[in-house]
Amino acid sequence: MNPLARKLEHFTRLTAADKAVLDDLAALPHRTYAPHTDIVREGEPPRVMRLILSGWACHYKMLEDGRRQIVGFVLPGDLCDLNVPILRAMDHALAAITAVSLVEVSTDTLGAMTLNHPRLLRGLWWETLVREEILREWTLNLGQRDSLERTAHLLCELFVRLECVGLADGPKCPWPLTQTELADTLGISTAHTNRVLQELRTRGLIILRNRTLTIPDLKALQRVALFNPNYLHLEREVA
Amino acid sequence: MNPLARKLEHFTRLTAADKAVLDDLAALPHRTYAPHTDIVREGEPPRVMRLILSGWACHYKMLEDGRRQIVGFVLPGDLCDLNVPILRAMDHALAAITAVSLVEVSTDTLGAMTLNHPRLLRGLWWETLVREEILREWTLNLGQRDSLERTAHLLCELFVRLECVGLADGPKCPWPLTQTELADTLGISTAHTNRVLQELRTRGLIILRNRTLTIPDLKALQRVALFNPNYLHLEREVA
DNA sequence: CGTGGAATTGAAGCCCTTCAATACCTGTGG
DNA sequence: CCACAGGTATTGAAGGGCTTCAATTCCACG
Repeated sequence: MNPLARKLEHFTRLTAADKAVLDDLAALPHRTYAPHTDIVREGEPPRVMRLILSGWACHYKMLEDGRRQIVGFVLPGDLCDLNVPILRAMDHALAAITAVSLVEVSTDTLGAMTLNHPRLLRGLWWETLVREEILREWTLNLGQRDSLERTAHLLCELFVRLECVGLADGPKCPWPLTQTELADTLGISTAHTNRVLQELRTRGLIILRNRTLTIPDLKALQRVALFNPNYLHLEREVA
Repeated sequence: MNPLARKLEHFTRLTAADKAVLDDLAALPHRTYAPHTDIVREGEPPRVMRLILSGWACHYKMLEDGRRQIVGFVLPGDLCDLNVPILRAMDHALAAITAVSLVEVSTDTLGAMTLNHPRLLRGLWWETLVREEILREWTLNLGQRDSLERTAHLLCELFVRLECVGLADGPKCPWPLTQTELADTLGISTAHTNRVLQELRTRGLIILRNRTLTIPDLKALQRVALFNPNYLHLEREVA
């Protein structure tokens, strides 16, 4: 199933017509990107929005001296930069982590598609609000949690988000991130990232091998991370 | 002038009718809050959006063990939580820093007010996008900048934002934040916050006294902070 | 089987924390 | 008008979490 439809179902019940619209969206011409290539660069004028169909991407920002911070992960079913064409220039870049397949959507197209589908429109708002809330949680993560908690928290978040779009397999999920990418997300050095992962392994909280993450006891990992899934607003499921 | 109108003018030119609508908005019944009190608590169902008319407020999140992170400052002219009533529960709190005066706006009211004012609607989208971008910049700030750069960056951001709504007076602006609040924003201890401020003072980059911040040479402070104002998207002014 | 990126590890050191003590400041009541 | 009180700011000393840098091992892939 269309990963966006799957995700929105966590928030609201979609009609068959709603789903048909989302399928039309996913049927637009696909674009593909090789791993570790830029999809959009900082400073470019934003032309379109993008719906990720498969693969992992990330938003990142850089300082003049080369320091890099990943400011968000974009997974299948995620819609990047809703309404961002309002702005003159992108102030963050979008890069493929794995091979990525996506469709480009113009503001007009999306407007026409949601015109008679208020539930979809609300769903897109929900998506935007959740993305913003994830950023707030990341701020909390970087500002207050130590490196072990912080790393555990990121693992929890990505696992739950993958589960939402059907990309987890029991306690397992794909894990394409290198330790360098992880370090650029967590605001710590690669050396320390490595040591933190060792610690999580030693404690039996994760198994990370062959680009696959296994979390034997999600609750335990969440406890270490002080992870509370409320900020992802999956209420319909929880309720 | 209405601080929201003043801010939106940085993005687009408003018609007299647009401004009249914003004045109607600001003429709704005011609510006031004492300094250091909560306006909304985490977990509450969000009822309304809020437009700040005067005073400073902040969004914050807490960990179970009491660690607190401020995740955003809300200044006069800022509209909090656009469309957030879509969600079931607030996942961050809103607190007054100084005495705050605001108006509450329901989704319906705002919808009716912007119905025949597409430019206003675009303006509100712009506001939302800028707020999200500020969060990304904070993520970069916490993840990559050291404590001196980070502190300098926050001072630059708040000064520029205050200037946008006419609350700066030449190189001066009000500065109601305690060092504890600054520390909770910057993710460093209060002791270190104090030392960093001393360092900025010693270097002649700031004068901070009597709850007033003076930045004798904004360009110099921006250089220390690696501050690039692009993320605030004040293009119309810059162009 | 060789090659280059990715992961791992060690040692030395610094940035920032912690904790505690002291000074300052602002408003309030005597 | 002063003294007191409580929050806020400042400072010192000791220590720890994380960085830096370099060396080494691992591993996927051509």
